[in-house]
Amino acid sequence: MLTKYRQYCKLVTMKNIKNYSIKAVALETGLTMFVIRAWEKRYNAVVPKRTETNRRIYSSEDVEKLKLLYKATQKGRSIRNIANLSLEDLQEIVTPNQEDLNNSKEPKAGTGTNDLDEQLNLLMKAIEELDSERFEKELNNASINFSKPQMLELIIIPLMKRIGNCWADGTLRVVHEHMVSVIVSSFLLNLKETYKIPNNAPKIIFSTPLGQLHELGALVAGAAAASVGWKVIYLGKNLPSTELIAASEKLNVKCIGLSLVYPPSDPDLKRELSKLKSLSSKVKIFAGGRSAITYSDVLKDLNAKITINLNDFKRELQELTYV
Amino acid sequence: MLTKYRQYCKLVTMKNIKNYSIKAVALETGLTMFVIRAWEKRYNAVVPKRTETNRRIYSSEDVEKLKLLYKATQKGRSIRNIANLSLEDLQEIVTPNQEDLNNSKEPKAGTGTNDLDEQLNLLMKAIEELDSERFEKELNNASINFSKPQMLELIIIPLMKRIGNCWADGTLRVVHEHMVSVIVSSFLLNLKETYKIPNNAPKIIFSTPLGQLHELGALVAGAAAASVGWKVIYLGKNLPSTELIAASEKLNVKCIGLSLVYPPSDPDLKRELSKLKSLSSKVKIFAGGRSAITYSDVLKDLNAKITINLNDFKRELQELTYV
DNA sequence: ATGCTTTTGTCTAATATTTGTCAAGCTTTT
DNA sequence: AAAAGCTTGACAAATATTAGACAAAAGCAT
Repeated sequence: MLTKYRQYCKLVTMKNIKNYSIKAVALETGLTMFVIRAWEKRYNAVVPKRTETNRRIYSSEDVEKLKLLYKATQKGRSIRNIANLSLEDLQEIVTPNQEDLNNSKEPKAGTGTNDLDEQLNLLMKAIEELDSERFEKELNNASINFSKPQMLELIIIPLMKRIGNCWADGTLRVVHEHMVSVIVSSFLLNLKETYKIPNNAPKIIFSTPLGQLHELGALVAGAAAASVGWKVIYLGKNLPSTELIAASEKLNVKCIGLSLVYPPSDPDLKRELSKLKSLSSKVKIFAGGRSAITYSDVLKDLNAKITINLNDFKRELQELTYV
Repeated sequence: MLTKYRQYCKLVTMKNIKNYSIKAVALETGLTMFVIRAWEKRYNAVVPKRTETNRRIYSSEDVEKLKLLYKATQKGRSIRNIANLSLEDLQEIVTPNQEDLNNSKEPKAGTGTNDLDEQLNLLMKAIEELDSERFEKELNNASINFSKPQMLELIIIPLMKRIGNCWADGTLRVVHEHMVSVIVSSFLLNLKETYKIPNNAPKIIFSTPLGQLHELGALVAGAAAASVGWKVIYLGKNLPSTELIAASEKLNVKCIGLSLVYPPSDPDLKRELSKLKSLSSKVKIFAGGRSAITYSDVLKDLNAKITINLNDFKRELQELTYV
């Protein structure tokens, strides 16, 4: 029993991080530096950390994965299809294991399908089954087939629409949205990071006001803002107006983006929103989300702009950039 | 008087063969004195003691480390990346050894407490200034220097304690916690992913109940659970009990982890918690967080376990793994 | 099979960082 | 006074970074 536990631990325990440079990785794995970089650029096969000066730093796990990928490609697999399999899956490809045969019939994530609808269906299915692991995998998978702006346009936004609908008709519950929210927010945060934002870029805060518990809209808008070169500060959902005001003053932001989804026409929320009047008039407020319209009276008072369409929003931000 | 002290030093030097001058080290290791000094200046690779008059005094351990560093660089590793590794790690780079089981080392002495405090101060400062970009950067930076378990133990948890205190005494506001929450959750999610969790691992859900808006505790506990081999499903904060029940049934989880921070002794929350009675008795509930104690009556009803200490929690999970 | 497209490894150019080396000017040791 | 050590700052060679180009190989539809 104890031994079993120890073995189990061994499996789980992480190796020490040993900070390989790309050269060291090349020597260790036998791959050329070109290939390592190409695999990263094209398929995110292994995405190492970076130093402050942008040098790649690989962990021993990264090295392990690259070794396995190399072996797998030498076995005839094409890198595109195996680039984001897990270590276990790769291990199994490289040293096929009898007892896992029944396993391989499971719906494997990472089977690259080009069909967009299919991709979305897979994602929705993972959500319905609350399978966060698979959801994440599928999301990653999608992100190698699509460029970043495409990911937003073709995957994330349609997905959110579907979720919104399912939520309205009761197919999905609050848990589902929570699960998606956690993962997508992490995903979008990573996405955001990959844009190179100049230091003097204008800043915009995204959040949802007190009582608004749906943050996906704000996250997507944040990613969109980052894609047109704004410095995005995302402050989560359910943020009191007083806090929002404090933050916008502290950070000296140019804009605030609010997502209003549910409930519509809530008097409490109206009161909460009207508190934003004490914001400096220099700060432009954008409101989006499917219920934004129902607050148009308060929003008009705040001189806020209601923007439902993401492309319109991007355009407006671009116009504001140099004002 | 000074002369006398110098004589004393000389005596010690002569007696103790463990003390090397830089020249001796150069001869012994094969490195030039320039390189030895450069490594010290640039990366603190080996920081020797000094005499009263500022001469370097190396110990045999220092010499050992320099030898290892030299060999490692000749193997293609770049000094920048390995300068701060421990002797053990270096040994392993130089003579790769399959059996590195003694890996789960306690916090290494290699990084002085000063260093750590400094790191934490930087992070706290970024938080105070709401500088999410810098906060993220510093976090990443830290994760290069520390292994993943160390990151939890030495950075994230101490950081959370500090934040908790600052929050209590009013130094930090809600926005600050929101900002940290968004970034740390993404970070911990990534961390979680890097553990190799076997497919048949027991599952545990983490969340905070309705009305509980502080999720950092749940996130950290989730990362801890992943580190001992559990499959973690993180469902965000503020989740109604009915949802929690639905999810735990759907996913067939073994445990649920709840974080209770603020407010303490809330009657609404007590009512909410007591709804969990309808959970299958097979599902074990863990409760943590600084207010967990104030709900002990309801929790006892649920047969829940209150765990404040993270290591205790890990241990309990480990015991449950094979039950 | 034949032609077309995609995938994949390789490589170049322009730019930036890392790293070993050393000189200058000062202090300590011999 | 000569020799050796110290710090600071500089320099060039080695290494990395990105973007984009190219051709061989593989896959696919006729």
